[in-house]
Amino acid sequence: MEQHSAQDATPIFQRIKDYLVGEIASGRWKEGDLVPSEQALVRQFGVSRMTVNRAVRELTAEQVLTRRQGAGTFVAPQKYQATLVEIRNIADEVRARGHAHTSRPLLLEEAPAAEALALQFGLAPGAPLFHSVIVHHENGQAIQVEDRWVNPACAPAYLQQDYTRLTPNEHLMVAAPLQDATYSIEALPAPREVAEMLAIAPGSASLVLRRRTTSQGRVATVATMWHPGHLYKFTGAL
Amino acid sequence: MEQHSAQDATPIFQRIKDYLVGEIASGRWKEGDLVPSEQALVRQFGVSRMTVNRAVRELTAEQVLTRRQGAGTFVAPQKYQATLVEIRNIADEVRARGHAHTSRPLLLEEAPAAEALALQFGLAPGAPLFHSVIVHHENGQAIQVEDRWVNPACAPAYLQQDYTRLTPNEHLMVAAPLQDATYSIEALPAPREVAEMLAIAPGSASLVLRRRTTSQGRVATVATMWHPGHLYKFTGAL
DNA sequence: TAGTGGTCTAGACCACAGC
DNA sequence: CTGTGGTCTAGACCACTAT
Repeated sequence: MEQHSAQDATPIFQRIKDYLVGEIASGRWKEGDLVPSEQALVRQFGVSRMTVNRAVRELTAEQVLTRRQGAGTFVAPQKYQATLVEIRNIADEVRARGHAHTSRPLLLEEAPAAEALALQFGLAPGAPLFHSVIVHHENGQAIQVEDRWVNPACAPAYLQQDYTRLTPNEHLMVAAPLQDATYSIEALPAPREVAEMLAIAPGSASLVLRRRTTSQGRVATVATMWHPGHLYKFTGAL
Repeated sequence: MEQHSAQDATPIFQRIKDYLVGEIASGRWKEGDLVPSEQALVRQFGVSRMTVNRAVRELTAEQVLTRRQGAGTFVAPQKYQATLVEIRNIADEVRARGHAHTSRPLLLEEAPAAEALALQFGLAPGAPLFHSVIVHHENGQAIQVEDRWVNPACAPAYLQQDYTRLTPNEHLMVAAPLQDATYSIEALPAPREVAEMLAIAPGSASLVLRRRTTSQGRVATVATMWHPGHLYKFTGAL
């Protein structure tokens, strides 16, 4: 059987994808419209069904199309205008800006879980937790207070790390591989203690990121990160 | 040729994916390790190469593996602990909470672009732009001031919409399909005008989302959204 | 040169939806 | 029932990498 002419390098399945996306982008096919069946595309492009199938399957994975067995393939409903903000390890973030990152661990202890915290971890009140408070600096300027509680069962060596050299995040990524996480971002007046650590005025607007991650079915860590509102922002692109 | 026994519904390619992911999750295969070749997996599972190829290709698309033609397949470098925060149309957000969303358009005008704004749009200073200021309420409580500038070329009918009935977001999704977007999230003291619209104290912490979206290669809209810090937060899960 | 991944074919059997 | 998508086979040719 003849191979497709080799001089134009674009694979056939990619050309079919391009064709389908083009029909949608141009507006000729609208949301919910029925897309030609695999058999129809096989005839249209003169290729095997496996090739067409790959094109359509990948576009389905990419949420461009939806498929219903027995019914057909349809243009997927328009994605809502979503925005994805990435929140990364702060040391990477700072270094990516070409700046110097330094950490100043202020507290590293084992402490019993207060009631609210125990609830978050799904542990009994008073259960032992690891607790750290670390201030992160960018070019010497304090940009984050990281107040973190850790489940000892997930990271037994948490207290033995040198947090001037690596971030809790980096240790936990190895010790307790991320399973899933929930977050919130708020704007709150800086409490006095936090304001002192960030060298800002108490009560001034601060950007607060809370993050709770689970690993192997257990809550691994609950962290609250405070940033000076006038110096820090989360950015992202889609 | 014998089909695989039909009673366990899991497709073969999925079982191969599960196997590969399991080896990595268990730590038996580490970041950068060489993964068995397609031929080896073909022998190990007693299936055809296309089936193995699909499993490995999909895991590559999912960034679990990386492949180098001629060299082999490897365990992908660990993903950094990223967090994705979704930012949605505020009306959908409020309704998803089962609450009532209402909009109060305070301003709807055509106005010349100031210098900074013109720069953002890539237009000449003084070029005409559409401008709207809308306050969004959740159960009657003001939760967002949306200050938006729109490129008339992208949404010529922008000023004719009824923004008590739909959000600018909803109109723009149809008029100027989202191409890409950049964002930032900040914590800032509320300026006096904004504070009045949100019925909060001037200077109190507010959560500010800025969003700039492009459509068909042009900057379509630049929006700044102010939220009362004590009433609003962005949340997400990964 | 041998082994790897990248792609493609021309069939096949099956489950499911709609008529 | 027909047509749809979901999966799988047993080959094939090619480009690339490592030795």
